[in-house]
Amino acid sequence: MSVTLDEIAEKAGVSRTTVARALNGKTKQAWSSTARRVQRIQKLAEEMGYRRNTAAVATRSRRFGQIGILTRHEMGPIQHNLNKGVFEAASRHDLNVTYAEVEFEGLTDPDYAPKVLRELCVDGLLVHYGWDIPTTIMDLIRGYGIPTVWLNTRETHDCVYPDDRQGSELATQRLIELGHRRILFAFRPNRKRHPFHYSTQDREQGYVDAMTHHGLKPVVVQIDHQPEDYAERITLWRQILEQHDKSTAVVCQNERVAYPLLVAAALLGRSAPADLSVATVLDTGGKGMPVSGITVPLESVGAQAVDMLTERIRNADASIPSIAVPYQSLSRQTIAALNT
Amino acid sequence: MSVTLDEIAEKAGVSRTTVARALNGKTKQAWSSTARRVQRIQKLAEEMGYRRNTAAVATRSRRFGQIGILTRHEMGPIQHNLNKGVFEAASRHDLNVTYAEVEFEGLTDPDYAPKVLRELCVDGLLVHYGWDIPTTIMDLIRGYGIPTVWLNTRETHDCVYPDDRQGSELATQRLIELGHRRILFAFRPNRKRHPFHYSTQDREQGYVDAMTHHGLKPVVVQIDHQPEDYAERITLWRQILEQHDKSTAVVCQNERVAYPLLVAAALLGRSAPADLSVATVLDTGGKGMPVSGITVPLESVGAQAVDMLTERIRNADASIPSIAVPYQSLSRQTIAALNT
DNA sequence: TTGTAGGCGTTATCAC
DNA sequence: GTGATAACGCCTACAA
Repeated sequence: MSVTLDEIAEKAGVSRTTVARALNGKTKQAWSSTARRVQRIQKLAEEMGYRRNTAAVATRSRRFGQIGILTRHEMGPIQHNLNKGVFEAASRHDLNVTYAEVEFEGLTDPDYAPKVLRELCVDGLLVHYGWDIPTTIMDLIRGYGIPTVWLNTRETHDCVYPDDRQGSELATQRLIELGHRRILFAFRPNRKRHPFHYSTQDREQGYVDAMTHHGLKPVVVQIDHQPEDYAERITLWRQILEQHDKSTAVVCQNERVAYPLLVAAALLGRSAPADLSVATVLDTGGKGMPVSGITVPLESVGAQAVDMLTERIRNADASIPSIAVPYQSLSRQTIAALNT
Repeated sequence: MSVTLDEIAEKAGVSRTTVARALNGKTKQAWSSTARRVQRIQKLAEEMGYRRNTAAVATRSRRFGQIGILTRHEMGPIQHNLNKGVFEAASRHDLNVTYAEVEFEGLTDPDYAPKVLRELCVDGLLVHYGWDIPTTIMDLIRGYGIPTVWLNTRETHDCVYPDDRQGSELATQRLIELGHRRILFAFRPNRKRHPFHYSTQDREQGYVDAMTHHGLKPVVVQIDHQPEDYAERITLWRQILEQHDKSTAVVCQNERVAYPLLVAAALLGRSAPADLSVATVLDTGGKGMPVSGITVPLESVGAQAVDMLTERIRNADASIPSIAVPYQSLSRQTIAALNT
């Protein structure tokens, strides 16, 4: 069915060992006759459609050539942006990525534990459950003794996350440069979770830092309850904008805040960016509606996490200090210079 | 380092074979003494932290217990919704999922071919490159001889895709039931690709079918060029709405059409759903802004694809007729009964 | 440089 | 019901 080294060896009239060496480039090829033979074997292998059996390699080498990503469905859009970096880095290290979406309940119930944890099949694990992963779950995962790197989680070691404070500061600074002085910060804390996601606090902090640094007064608008109903949500933002009608710009926590805000502004006759500049942190890369935003550097987070993980795999029990990845650029769609 | 059957066997004072049988539940346990021994072994294995080595299992059984997903980054949001079904089904079949994001260029260049293709490591492959995957690429992938199921692709066999015509028909029907008569269909073909995605044609067709079935005149609004600039895009939709100011409802191709439309309507003083009903097919599940939509049944597509794949793996060379998965429900956010 | 032999951890086979 | 033994495909000492 599938071609093995033995089959190639037989056809080439050499031993299995020679074939293996030729295919793995472990022949020095000092003589030209050897070089030619190596070439012939490689060509033969390709013609026969040979493909290395990773399972056999793994039993022998005690390395699976696989890393796992453990995440939950909710992380989806963020995970998607992480993926690009993860796969780029993984293919650089010649690693396969085993991807598992498992909710918390699935982790705690031993019968539903994912295969990546239950069985020996990956060299290391990228865990992406966000900031609010319970300690019990972290310990549970640690208990499996697999080298692990945590994404979007903040501990002193083995974590990689975006530098949210700096990102929000950058966005605010850009608006100030454009001449804006009355700038709001709008956010909606996720009340379902215990304290806020640290990124919420950080984004607010970055805004406040930028404002106070320029001697401006920060004004933070917080929505305690964001209605699920479309019309209600728009109304709510409309009221807020009416309250703060002197403001010329808004920095939003994320695009879920920015979108209804843009509609509400339009209903008040304020069209972005001419009448109102709206900048936001783009959790999901802003694929939906074009808004001026500063994109969370998730691709870089993913790539650096894989690099960190390979490091941890190589050196099984040495923790690595966590990394805060800086934000880079701001796109221009819904912000403009203040027209005085 | 990791516990093996031999280590458990030694500690339990039995043979490796007995341990394997006990852990794999292959003992009939006719006698109570045997049952007790089995229990003791299972407990011992758990205490010692035993985890099956999947690589060893795979070399022996010639099954990797893995399926691969081959996709490209662009498919992200759709892939995300597929994932839920895929992982649910995969864990049901006790399969790991190896996930690879590879662009077309990576596939054609043999040096960059993904590990899932280059090496023997999966039992089957889910390929999700969408409708416009070139024949050369399909043949290239088929050339590897791995059992494959194609997602969101339309061939007579081995494909699973959503029934877009039926979905769009359902959404239109709902608006008609609510009393609407002048209903637009708005879409923006993706000019980058050669013909349209079949789903574009199908969604239009479903709308037309529903309208003509009720003796109504279908009006299709097509935007040839959707500007990247936010303000321009809004203006364009505003003009279209002004042209069709008698229309009371719009069916949109997807949310990328619906969002700017809602803003444009607001600028014209028409607030959804009171003054304009907007329904859309939700490619990405509508996580951004709440819009009335009918969600593409991607979760179901994913699950059925995995089921089909296991079937193909079991029966290596028997193609299976393709499946069109029906749409289900319509959420209510931006549609309302026509007020006469 | 090549080939032989042995082992990785598991499962299947077959005597006992 | 149990346990020795032989595979699975690959890699690596070590001897030739």
